[in-house]
Amino acid sequence: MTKTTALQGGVALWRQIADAIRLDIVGGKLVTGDRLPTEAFLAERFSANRHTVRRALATLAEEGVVHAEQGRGTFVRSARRLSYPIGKRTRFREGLRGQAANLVSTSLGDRLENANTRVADALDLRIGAKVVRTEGLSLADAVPVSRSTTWLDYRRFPDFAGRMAEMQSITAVFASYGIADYARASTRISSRHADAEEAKVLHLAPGAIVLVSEAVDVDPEGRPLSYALSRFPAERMELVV
Amino acid sequence: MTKTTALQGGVALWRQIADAIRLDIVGGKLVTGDRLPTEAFLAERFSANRHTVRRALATLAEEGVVHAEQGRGTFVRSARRLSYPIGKRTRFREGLRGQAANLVSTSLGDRLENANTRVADALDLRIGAKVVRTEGLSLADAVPVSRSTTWLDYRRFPDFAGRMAEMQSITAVFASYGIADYARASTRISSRHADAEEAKVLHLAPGAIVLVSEAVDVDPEGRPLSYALSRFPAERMELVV
DNA sequence: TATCATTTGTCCGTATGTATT
DNA sequence: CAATACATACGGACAAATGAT
Repeated sequence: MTKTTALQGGVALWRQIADAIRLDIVGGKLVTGDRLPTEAFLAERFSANRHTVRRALATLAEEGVVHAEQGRGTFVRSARRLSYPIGKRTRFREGLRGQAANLVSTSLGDRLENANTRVADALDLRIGAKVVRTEGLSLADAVPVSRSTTWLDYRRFPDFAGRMAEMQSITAVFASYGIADYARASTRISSRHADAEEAKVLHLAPGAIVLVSEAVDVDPEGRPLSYALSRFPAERMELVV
Repeated sequence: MTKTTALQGGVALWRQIADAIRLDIVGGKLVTGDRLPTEAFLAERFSANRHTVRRALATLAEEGVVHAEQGRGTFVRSARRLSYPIGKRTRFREGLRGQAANLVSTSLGDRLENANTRVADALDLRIGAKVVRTEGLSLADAVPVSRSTTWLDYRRFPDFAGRMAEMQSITAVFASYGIADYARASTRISSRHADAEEAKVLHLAPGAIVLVSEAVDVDPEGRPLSYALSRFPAERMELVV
């Protein structure tokens, strides 16, 4: 049983252990300030060698999740996972207000492109229609919590990108176009591994998991306003319906 | 560049490649019957050796996602991902009807236990109150799509487990207790790697991703009926709000 | 029928990372 | 900080099946 096998499923044992401990932390079984079990105990629990556990703990320490003190033990440093509420009136900034002191949204650039099938379908446009595509990154208390790509009809929102960079809020930009209110028409939620670019800007270890939300917002008349593809680090965010 | 480096971040290259190709498939870029690019092309695309690509393809073939034919190429076998609608009236069987010909829910056992903080909080009971806990597995066309754990107040539903095994439907069991209708009060969605037990019963490769939903259903008076923790294979299911 | 380019399947070996003892 | 065993990743060479010329 406790033989060896090195890898087997393509995921190193030290990473599986790190993921399991992180799950205990973000899942609430361990809260900020708690002392982790001893390395020997964890080695027993995961049927692994203490060296392997140490490798896992070193990774978590690098991520800033735990913190080891010689002679005392290893302690939970940050445990909080943000909850992003999703409903008919879904607003990113309002949803996270109160959970983070500082919420910053930055633009990673934008461009004009022609709508592919998916975008055209979501925005109710012809395939190939001109759309604005903006890439964004949001940070809560300096920690990246969302990497999003948003498409909008260029004819309706020709200067979306410029105004977004200035106002930092979709709600505010819509208001500047005379749209006082908007609603969430649909949200599709899936999950996958972060790709290289996402891992980089979200400060995730390679192989980390992102929650993916595909959302369509509509104006009060029911016309599609925006199609947004958002990626949330699963270890830092959960979605609440 | 194309040096080597074996693993990076604890995730094997062949696994990253498999995940990327699977994403193209479940994401719709490749549909059933499509031929994948040649192994040589994929090796170039991922800056990997052909052997490494072959390892990834072998894994996908084992999962039943692709199918290789000597001399012809490798083809997409199954591309479909089920959509599970979540809303005020969320019903598992109704939600998936039409997407799968055969929907089977089996019980993996049940027991009486004392409510921990989380369960007591969700069901509005005292900590330590007696609750029924049932473990279930659902299959759509013989493919596992959900592994769920459900807690209910023992005083209100003393024989829940027995009736569930017989009726296979939560809605039917509630009806048998005189509850004609119920509604979804809240759903929390998160994501993580499958643990060993989940990987086994859901037929997932180690390291696969599950979407986790924590749901509370309430009766028409707003009293909590059940607290359910469901795990969906991310590669086979998405949640639609 | 025969040949050829293409593509997957199998075998050899070497170097490095992972995990235990 | 060893020594050891296994998994990962690469490189090359050739066999086997396919489809078209």
